[in-house]
Amino acid sequence: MNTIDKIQKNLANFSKSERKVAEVILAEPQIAIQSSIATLAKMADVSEPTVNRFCRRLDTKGFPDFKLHLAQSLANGTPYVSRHVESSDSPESYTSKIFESSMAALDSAKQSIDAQVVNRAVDLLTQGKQIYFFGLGASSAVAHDAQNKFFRFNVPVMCFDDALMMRMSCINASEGTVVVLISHTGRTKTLVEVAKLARENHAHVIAITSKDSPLAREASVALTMDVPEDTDLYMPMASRLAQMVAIDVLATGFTLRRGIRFRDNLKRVKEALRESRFEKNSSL
Amino acid sequence: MNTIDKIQKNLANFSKSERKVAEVILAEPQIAIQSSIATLAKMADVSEPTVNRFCRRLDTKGFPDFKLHLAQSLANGTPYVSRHVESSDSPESYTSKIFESSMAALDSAKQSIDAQVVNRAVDLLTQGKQIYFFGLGASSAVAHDAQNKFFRFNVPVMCFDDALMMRMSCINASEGTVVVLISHTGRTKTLVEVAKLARENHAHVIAITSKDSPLAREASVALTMDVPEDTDLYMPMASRLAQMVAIDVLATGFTLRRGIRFRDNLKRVKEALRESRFEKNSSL
DNA sequence: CTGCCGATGTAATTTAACTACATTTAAATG
DNA sequence: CATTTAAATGTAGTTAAATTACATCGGCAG
Repeated sequence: MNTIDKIQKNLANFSKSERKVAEVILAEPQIAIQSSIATLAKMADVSEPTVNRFCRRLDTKGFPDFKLHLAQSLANGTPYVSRHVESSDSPESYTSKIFESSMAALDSAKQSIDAQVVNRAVDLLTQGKQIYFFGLGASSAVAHDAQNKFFRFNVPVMCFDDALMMRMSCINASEGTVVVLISHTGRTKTLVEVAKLARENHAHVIAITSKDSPLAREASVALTMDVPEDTDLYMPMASRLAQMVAIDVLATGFTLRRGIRFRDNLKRVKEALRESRFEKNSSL
Repeated sequence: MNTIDKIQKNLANFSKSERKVAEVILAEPQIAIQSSIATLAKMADVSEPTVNRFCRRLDTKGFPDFKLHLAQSLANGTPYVSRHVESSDSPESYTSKIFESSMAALDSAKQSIDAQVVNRAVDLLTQGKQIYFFGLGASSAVAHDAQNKFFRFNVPVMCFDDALMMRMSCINASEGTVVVLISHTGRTKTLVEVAKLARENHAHVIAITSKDSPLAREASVALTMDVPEDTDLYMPMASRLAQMVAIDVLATGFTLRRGIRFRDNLKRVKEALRESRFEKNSSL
């Protein structure tokens, strides 16, 4: 856990003098890591051992070790930050911002995804005789992508971005059917109804959505991720990216589970694509 | 500049003993930051002052200061590294790896994208009377996504993932037409031919692809990105993610260029979506 | 072969960090 | 309200780490 956050969180638990130390550090962490224990003690108006005790309280070996942790947390705190695009931004500027925000979003998704849930979703997928991917609006592209990906595994897979087709597929569903529903908010009425319908017909339902949403509650397995909301008008919809990566994760789990024979299959697909391409060294 | 990179880059300039130090640090930086100068000297089989001199050569005040820099660079130097999935990986493990590889790919794309080219692409898009997004295979999902995004701007936009439809659109193209072709390799024969056809019919062609590809050469504006190749079977196709973010960048540039009136339009679209959703506080 | 310069090591010095103990402060109980 | 006790803080001494100054080694030019 990030050291700065840790200090902030424990502020209440510290003693009076320790809090003085904490405040000095929080106010100017960059100065703090460059100071000796004596300097810092003077700044906080406490004795040197107090500073030392403060460090140990934060599970470090001592002052130098604490400085190391602090330094890391200063650097590590915000590798990629989500920054809003301003109307005055130059192309360089908004390009960077959007890439960085996207990476920040993926990082946040990574932090919040539950590998155990991934595992259960993979369980269902490998056992499925028929896989459907459903997504509406922005998530429909993700569903298409998923279809493309799983199609290479030589699995009966389809995707729909049409509510009627979704319902029809669900009505014909059976126990071997796995339905993957993709929705960032998890509040799209149509999709929630489809989830219900699918379960009524004994299909397994995997939801790729956000935590505590109606859709998550309706699913057999809810693969949830926290992705910063797109409050800003200019902001890209980072959720699609996270969803796509989640699909990649499921696909990978799927391949791993299926073992070697399926990997050969993948190779064949890749090779089949080759002849539709210009060679790397071709003149054109 | 990142300390680890700095060491690596200066390896040649170091003296024999200093290089020993450098190698020990590069081999196990995590150990290095936890060691004292004496320990590190012993590990590198050199004397303590040599280590100290090594530190100063890298523009630090001394050993402790160097450790701080190193710690920071460990934290933010290579935040996300692309690592291959092993068949023995646990769900936790492959989930992390895939997210991290995706982020690393986006980072690499970010480094290599040319903002000036982005700007020219935005020029073309804003002037276009009709925008087409074309993508085949894995890129077709990206094209769909782009359509969805630009549709919100109330611009005549269409996407196709069918070669025949692409050709038909190109034949009817005129000067006001902007064709955006999406292909990671830029070697798909069909797409390159479509690019040619589009230009013959005076359409503007934007390619989102990789550098020095046939498709890049055929386009009016080639928005190229370096994305690590998917050599590994298990690896996700990171290129799609980069392409999507590139679309986000173009969309953002588009909105910024169009100014305030168009932003109002965006708001209206967002609001229109609202009523198809369950409220956040709804009971279900 | 010899003298010089850069590179490296040794030993001494300085500085920083830590420990043990003393003192203060605050809290609780009779 | 006084007294006891424990927790918190500070002081001084100790230890360990880092740095400096100086000595020595080794390679290269003259």
